[in-house]
Parts: sequence; structure tokens; C-alpha cells
Amino acid sequence: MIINALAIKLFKEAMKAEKYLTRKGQYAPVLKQGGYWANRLVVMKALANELKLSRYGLVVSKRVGKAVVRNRVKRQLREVLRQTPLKSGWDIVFIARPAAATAKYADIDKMVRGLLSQAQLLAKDNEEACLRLS
RNA sequence: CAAGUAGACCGGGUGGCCGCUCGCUUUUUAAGCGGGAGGAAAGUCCGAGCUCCCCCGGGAAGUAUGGUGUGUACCGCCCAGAGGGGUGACCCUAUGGAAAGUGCCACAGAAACACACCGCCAGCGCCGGCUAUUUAGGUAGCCACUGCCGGCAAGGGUGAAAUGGUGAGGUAAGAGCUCACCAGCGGCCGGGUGACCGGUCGGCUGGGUAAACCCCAUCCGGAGCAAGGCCAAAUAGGGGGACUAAAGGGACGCCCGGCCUGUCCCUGGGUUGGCCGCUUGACCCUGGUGGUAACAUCAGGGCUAGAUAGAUGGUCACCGCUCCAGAACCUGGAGUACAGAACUCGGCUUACAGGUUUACUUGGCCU
RNA sequence: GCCCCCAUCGUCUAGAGGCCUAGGACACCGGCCUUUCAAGCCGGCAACAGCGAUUCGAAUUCGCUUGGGGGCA
Repeated sequence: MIINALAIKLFKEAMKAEKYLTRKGQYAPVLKQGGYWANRLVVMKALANELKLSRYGLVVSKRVGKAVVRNRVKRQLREVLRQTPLKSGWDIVFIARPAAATAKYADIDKMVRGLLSQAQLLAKDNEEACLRLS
């Protein structure tokens, strides 16, 4: 039973690791060595991670706004990434710029997808449609 | 009806699609059902619970509070009292001591603490003028100037502030010197647990500042859930230094005494996982009773977020509200407050579109 | 989440209740000097983060707000 529970927990953690960058140590190499793409709303940095899956992290500094605003920006970014399939094997960090605080969801969606297609990090079947859209 | 005062409450709603997190259940790598931000979650300004540290005592120092009584687990909070403001409902107040001491009070002014510049008045002296008297010298009186020695603190002027205020008497001139009223102080009597209130009598009263030092009274050991505990993993159990009539130990620091310890300090390295703490609590709602009130108590009912880089959402449609434009009661556009739990409570402070409701005050009109 | 600190001309600062209409240095502007520039000399511009309270009087004392900075196992 205990072994079983432990296994489930480890599995859940693996599931989480699939999606998010968490620790400070995971951010540092991406920010330092990763490729750089940016526009008015967000800055994107990406680095190949030698894993079979992709992870992302979000940085929203105090310059963007107060706690309520920062939370909203993070939610909107997360929503965009949830609906966008990523190419596997990359660590990606998104940094929100102050303009993102007043942007609408549709704009953020367009900008993030634009960056990902520039970097060719979208999963293949989605890529062409997005290019056409942008 | 208008203007206003105080309190309580709400803080967008409904539905579709796609998600997140926690709990429970089952046919368990999934599905179903249920819960899922605030009145301030904020600032971290106070007070507690809880946890750890040898919190043993004394002293010095320091912090905070400040009428009094009460309420409360506690408080720097609340209620009642007093003072001030308002026609009023009601509001505001960092509300002990300035005859314990020290300091400061610029400029102005005589003087900012024990003073007298101008001034008013009495006495004496000198010089001058006038009047009366006288032959003259002189004598007497009055007036003005000035000097000396006193009395006074009313008036003038300065200032933020000048030794109770107004009126009458009184006096050489004045002055609580005397009287009336008011303000203040003290005693006595009555009421109240008390702050205090009311009455009465007395003598006559001498600045401000304590959010200046200070005095008095009360309070305070320190740190904070990144507290602290358990499990797993990982790595050197390394290097240097100090030590037995001395060293170290007070979870900020000082002094003294006690007590405890064989170790203590510096440097270097490793782990940055999981679980517990972690949500039922001085809890919330309704009603009764007691109390001037804050609040207490009894009965019934309820369970109301627990994330861990941090969930509580995204989007679409319709409705509500505000503003603008057309227009004529519909249409279009823009917007929809302050703000996001992180151990938990009680307060305080600050931010807040709009709305609901209760009680009360003042004024106007009608019956 | 918790615990602290700071705010004065464009910049660095002085100031400790009245002498502050806030001083100094650098910078900037104008003039003198010089063939010109620099240096030097003379003059000028320019600030108490905001709101309230205490006081006769606040840059200074107290409270709240705003902005900035630092620390933690």
C-alpha cells in the first residue's frame, strides 16, 4: 500500500514536471543561454532540455502591477499555453512586460503564438494554421 | 419634500464551452458528486494564541501607554465621564504632573520671571513765571520744568503669550483694597463603585511648553510557521584556532550574583524533496434574558478555501448599472470600484464605482 | 510571509524648534579675463516626497500615506 501510494505520488510529480519549471536552478540556464524572441507584451527565452517533453515557466515582476494584475496576466498566459500544443524537448520561459497588464486576452494569445511560430516551437499540425493566422 | 447625522448590509447576475485545486465515493493511470478569496484578504501599527531558545534573580538603561471605572482571553481597542465644536441629531480630543527640578520662549518689548520705559501720585531741594502783601529786602499761595527719595501697577505701547474679567465703591494716585456676578483654587455636605456632578463656605488667586529633558503610575525575556517536529536522500565527520584558579553558554546588547557545559569559535562542504504543523474557532446565524452602554449568558441551527512559484480561472451570449452620441423610450459605442488568502484570531489605520436599509435631527408645506 | 532602514536644488550633501526667504561643492546659464579653450574671478537659476496633528512658530517632534532600498531557512 505504502509503496503504491508513493508510486502514485512520484507519478503525479512527473506529470507536474512535464508542464512547469519550478525551481530557481531550472530558470537560470534558460535565461542565461536560451534563445531570445520578444515583442511588445512578452519576452520569450527557450533552451533545448534533452527530455522527451517541454516545460514552461512564467516571470511576472512587480513592475507589471499589483498582485491582482500580476495574477491575471499569469492566468491569461497559462490559458494560452494550455490551448497551444508545444514541440517536445524544450524549456521555455515567458517574461511579461508592463504593457501586458492592460492587454486583452486576444492580443496576448496572438503575440505568444507569434513568438512560438517564429522560434518554430509549435507542434507540427498546428504550425501552418498559426502562420496563416499571423 | 429638502438638507443632514449615525449605524448595518451588498459589492454584479444567469447560462453554454474549455480548464485549475481540495475533499468524498466508486467499477481507481478514470469517472461522478460537493467545496473553493475579502470587507478590507492590504499596511504590519498594537494585542493574543501556538512553537522554540537555561525566560534563575537583581541593577542600570531603554520601549510603550497615560483622568476614572467598566467590557474583554488580551490590548494602545470599545463603552460611559470630562473639555471643545454644532440650532440640532451628533461629531472631535496623544485627556496624569508646569507651587519636584532643569532647559527653552527668536524678533519686538521696560520686562518672558520675579520686572518698571513712558506714565500717575505724595514729600523734599534748585531755578523760573504769575498773584497777594510790602518802600524795599522778604513772606505766603499757585503753575510749569528739573533732580533726589518713595508709593502704584490702572492706562500707553510690544508680542502668540504680560500676573483673573466686567461694573460699582474706594484712594494722594492706585491696587481683590471692598462688594456683586462670572472664571479658577481649597474645605465641608449630599449623590455616584469611580472619573465626576450638585450645593455651601472660605481666603483672595501670579505665563506657556512635558508629540523638551524629566517626575509619577502601569507594562515589557527573546525570536518568530522560512517557528518547530518527523521521514527520506546526500556528504566531509575535513582544515584552522582557543582552552582548567580559565573558557564558553542569556536566541540584540551592558553590569553583578547564581546555575549549566566539556567543549566553544572561525572556515569549508552537502541537502534545497515529502509529511505533520494546517484549519472547529475567544467561530457564524436566529431568538430570549440581564446591563445606561461596550458586552455577557442561555436555547436552537450551521461547518464556511487550504494552495506550496503558489489553485479559486479563460472565453462567448444575454441581462443589470454609469457615461456619451443619435434619437424620442429604442439603438450604437465605451466603461463597470478598491483590491488576491499563505499559521490563526481580536482591534486600529488606509483604499473603495455604485446601491439597499434602519433610526434620528433641522427647516418648509399640507391635513 | 516576516523583520528592518531611508527620503533636502539636476547630483553629492550641511542642518538637531526661531539666526532658514534652507548653506556648501560639482553641474548648468550669463558676464569679466584670454587671439581662442581650460583654469580663475563675479553674478544667476534651482530643493525640504505628500497630507494631517502638537506648538505662538516645524526641514527638524508625532501619526498616516507614497516612493525607494536591505535582510531571512
